[in-house]
This record gives sequence, structure tokens and C-alpha cells, in this order.
Amino acid sequence: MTTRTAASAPQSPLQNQLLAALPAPDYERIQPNLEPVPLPLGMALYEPGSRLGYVYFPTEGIVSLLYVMEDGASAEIAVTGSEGMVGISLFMGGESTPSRAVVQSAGNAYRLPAAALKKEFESGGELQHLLLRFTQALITQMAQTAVCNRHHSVEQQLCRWLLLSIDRLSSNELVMTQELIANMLGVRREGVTEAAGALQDAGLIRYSRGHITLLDRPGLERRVCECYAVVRRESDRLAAYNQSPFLGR
Amino acid sequence: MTTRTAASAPQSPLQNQLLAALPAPDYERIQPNLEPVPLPLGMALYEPGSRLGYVYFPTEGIVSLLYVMEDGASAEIAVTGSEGMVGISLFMGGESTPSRAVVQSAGNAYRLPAAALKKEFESGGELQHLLLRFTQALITQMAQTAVCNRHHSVEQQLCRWLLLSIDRLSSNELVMTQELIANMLGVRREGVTEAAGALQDAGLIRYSRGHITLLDRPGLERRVCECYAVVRRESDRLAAYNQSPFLGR
DNA sequence: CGAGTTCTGTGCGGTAACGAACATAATGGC
DNA sequence: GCCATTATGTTCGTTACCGCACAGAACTCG
Repeated sequence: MTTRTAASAPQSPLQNQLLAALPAPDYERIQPNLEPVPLPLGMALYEPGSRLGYVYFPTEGIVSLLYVMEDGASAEIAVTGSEGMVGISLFMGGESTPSRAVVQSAGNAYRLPAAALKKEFESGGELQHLLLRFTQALITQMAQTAVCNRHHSVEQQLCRWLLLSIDRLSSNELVMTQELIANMLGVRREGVTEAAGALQDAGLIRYSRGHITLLDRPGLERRVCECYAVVRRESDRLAAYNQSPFLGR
Repeated sequence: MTTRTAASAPQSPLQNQLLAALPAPDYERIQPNLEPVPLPLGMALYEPGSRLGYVYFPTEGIVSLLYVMEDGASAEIAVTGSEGMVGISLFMGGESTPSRAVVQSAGNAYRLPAAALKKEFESGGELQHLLLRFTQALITQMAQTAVCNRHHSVEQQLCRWLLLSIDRLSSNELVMTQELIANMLGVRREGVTEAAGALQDAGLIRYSRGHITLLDRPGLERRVCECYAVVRRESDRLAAYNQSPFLGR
């Protein structure tokens, strides 16, 4: 498998939106500890129960948080990209979680050693607020995923998943096999084939062997369940505080 | 409807395990602002998008966090009782969430005004650590709920739900109609009737018109999916820090 | 270019849960 | 004690998804 490693164009940490929202003094305190790392497809940023050594601030790419059950069945519970970070259990105090974090679309990140993150977080500065608000957005996403799993069809969930993924990419092409999408959604591969076929027939997407191209975003948005909009709206709302901390008051 | 108001036995705030885990000075700072309130069945502690005026520390009873969708379909995403609190979005910084919090089993709580909670949280004392660890346990519960919704049968989910609920009660009797359980699980009422019938036939529970009695906990634990154990283990693990902050190191 | 691998399409029987309609049974108010 | 109400039980046709098996198509590596 030629894991098309992400183009290693020089990245700035500020391409990560959490880092970019930090006031200069806060940023400068952690900046020396930030270390660029590639995020190759399939890389696991942490495993269930493991103690985290670093947190990751993606500048591009997509990271999935997923649960794998004893029998191997799995489901994605949330997804993040350059708008967020990976490793919330570090500052939440648990040190580990029962989930996995896997790179779903290759990219790059800056990682920060656990100790540096904790120190800055504990100091109660703006980073703390940013991370907590981001965590709340993640919680919303997880809750909405739970509800969507319960009530919506595979096709609707696929629409939601596609939109959430493409929102985190600069292009509108996604490199992802139906098999992998099925793992994320926790459904059969054939179910994805069928749903994706319907979307292609409707002219909303085009795909071939692991390449999915979004052709008609408004069309897809008309077809998706409300879950996408809820997650999107809440993420935007919480991120808006990041620009102007007193906007929401 | 004669909402059987909970027995108003005099309660101490320390029956809430988060408050009980606070060091004395921290507790004494917030104690003057704690106000006892009953939690009658069906009371909504907050509604989607509403700004929270108080957070609640239950001393007994059960509170469900649930999502209600546009078409009225609903699903419970997490549940808490005297081991936790209600209103995490306040200190997470979002001020509101898209979910609802509803009293599922009547009890009592102490409420704390939003401003007092924020002040104490921002001061970075032990309350902050306790609340963040509790939030992480809640996140685990939500994630496991999402996975369970996807992969497990109604009967397994009912087992999980029963155990999680009864864990939060002092008795082993639950006052809850099948209709309401169905709302929580996001399934049909008939599905609950059927699953509950099977559990009763197996001698694990007994129920009649809104009263469910747990007869055989080991038996039920053998029947439940792994999801219950994961949530339970993670809650216990995170709560263990509360006794001795350096235990987990 | 050819062989093996990976990805996608399709068909088929099985099943869990759904939606709706209706029957029975317990409870509480009067 | 009776009746309206609320809770539970049962049936039945429908549907979405599952599990499996296999065929074809596209890529890739030698």
C-alpha cells in the first residue's frame, strides 16, 4: 500500500484554529514545545487505555475518534481536524480513555508534550477556555452521533459523515474506501455501497475506488438529516467565542 | 398524575459525591450558596439552548440527559445521579447545549447559582478537577451509548439501562413505565414490552405497571452487553481519583 | 502485459425492529 | 363499586439492515 504521505508543505502551527485563537503571550509560552509531525493515513494517535504522551493540534487532515468493541465491531463517535485537537483526556484528568484516535485522512499536526499542555492548562489562561469549549463541541458531536445511530438510515448517516469530513478538508475530494466508511459508521460495507450508489445516481457525489468527489453540496445538504446542521451550528457557535471572547455574553 | 414527590428526608449536600470529595476549604467557600431543591419526576433542569441559571448536585434520584429531534424522536445520551452533577455546559464555556436534562427518578439536589460555580471553577481549585473528571466519565458514557445504539439489541440495551439506573438508586426498585423507557432508549414501546417480558420470564426482574424490581443482579449482568461494564469501570476509575488525588499516578 | 490483489456491485434468505391497530388488565377518582 | 384512564400484551404486515456468497472491475506490481 503506497500510503500517499501528505504533501509536506511547510505548515504554521497557526493553521490550527485553536492555536491561532490563542493570545500572543499564551501562544509564545507553548510555541517552543510545539513539534511538527506528519499524520499518515491510518496512524493511531492513541489507543484505548494508553497514557498519552502528547496532544495533537492538526493543521490539516482528519482524525477519527472511534470505539472498537470486543467482537471487533466499531463505530466512530466524533471527528476532528484543524479546528480542534486530539487528546482531551489529558486535561480532563483521566489520562486515558477507552477510545481510539485514528488518522482518517492524511495531513500534518503539531504535537505538544503532555506535561507542557497540562502546565499551560492548569495556569488557567485562554488555552483552558479554548480547549473546554472545543470539548463541548465534541460532546455535542458525540451526542448527535448517538441519536443519529438510533434513528436515521444508513444513507442519511453517510451524508452526515461526508459533509463532516469534507468540511475538514480544503478540497472536495475524499480518499476513503467504502470498507473504511462502513467501519466508521458501524454498518456493512454493502450498505455503504448501496447508499453511495444512490447518492451518485442522484448526481450528488462521484466515486471510484476510494476516491469520493463532492459534486453538489447544496443537494447533499438537502438530503442529510438534521444531525449535521446541529453539529455544525454548535461547533460554529462555540468557535465564535474564540474570535471575541465576550461576543457570546 | 400524583407525582409522588420524593420523601423530603433532610439531606446533606455531602450525599452528593462530588461535593463530598471537595477539600474542606473549597467546600466551605461554596456551601453558603448551595440551596436544597426537590427533583420531582419529569422536571426539566434545562432545555435545549437555554442559558443555565444553576447547576444541580443531586443527592438522590436520577437525571437523564436526552436529545429530542425535530420529529419528536428522542434518545437518552447519558444519565447521572448523586455521583455527579447537571449543567456541565456552564463551566465548559458554552453556556448552553442542544440537549435536555429531565428527572427520571424523583429525588433531591442542591443547586448552585451559575455565577458561584463559575467563580469557584475559574479559581482552579479541586472543584475544577472533580468536575472535569466527571465530565470525562460522562463522555465515556455518551460514546458507549452511541456504540450500543448501533450494535446491540433492544434487550441488551434495556439491561444496560436498568443496571445504570439501579446503580443510582438505594433500592432495587425502579418506578418507570415501559413507555418512558422506550423514549429513553429511542425504541418502540412494544419493543420494551417484549424485552422486559423476556427478562421477567428469565426471573431477572419483576415488573407491574411502572414498577420494576431487580431480582437477580448477577443474572442481569450476565445478560448485558459489554457497554455497561465499560461505563461502570471508567466511572469508578475516574471517581477513584476523588478519594486520593494521587492514587492514579 | 498478465496475475494477483483490492475494491465495488449484486443477489438472496434471514431477522430485528418498526408502525399500526386492537385486546386486556390494573389503577385511581368519584 | 364503577368508570375513565393509563399501562401492558399481542398480532400482523412491512422494512431496513444483516450475513453470506460470489461476480466483475480497477488498480498495481512484477
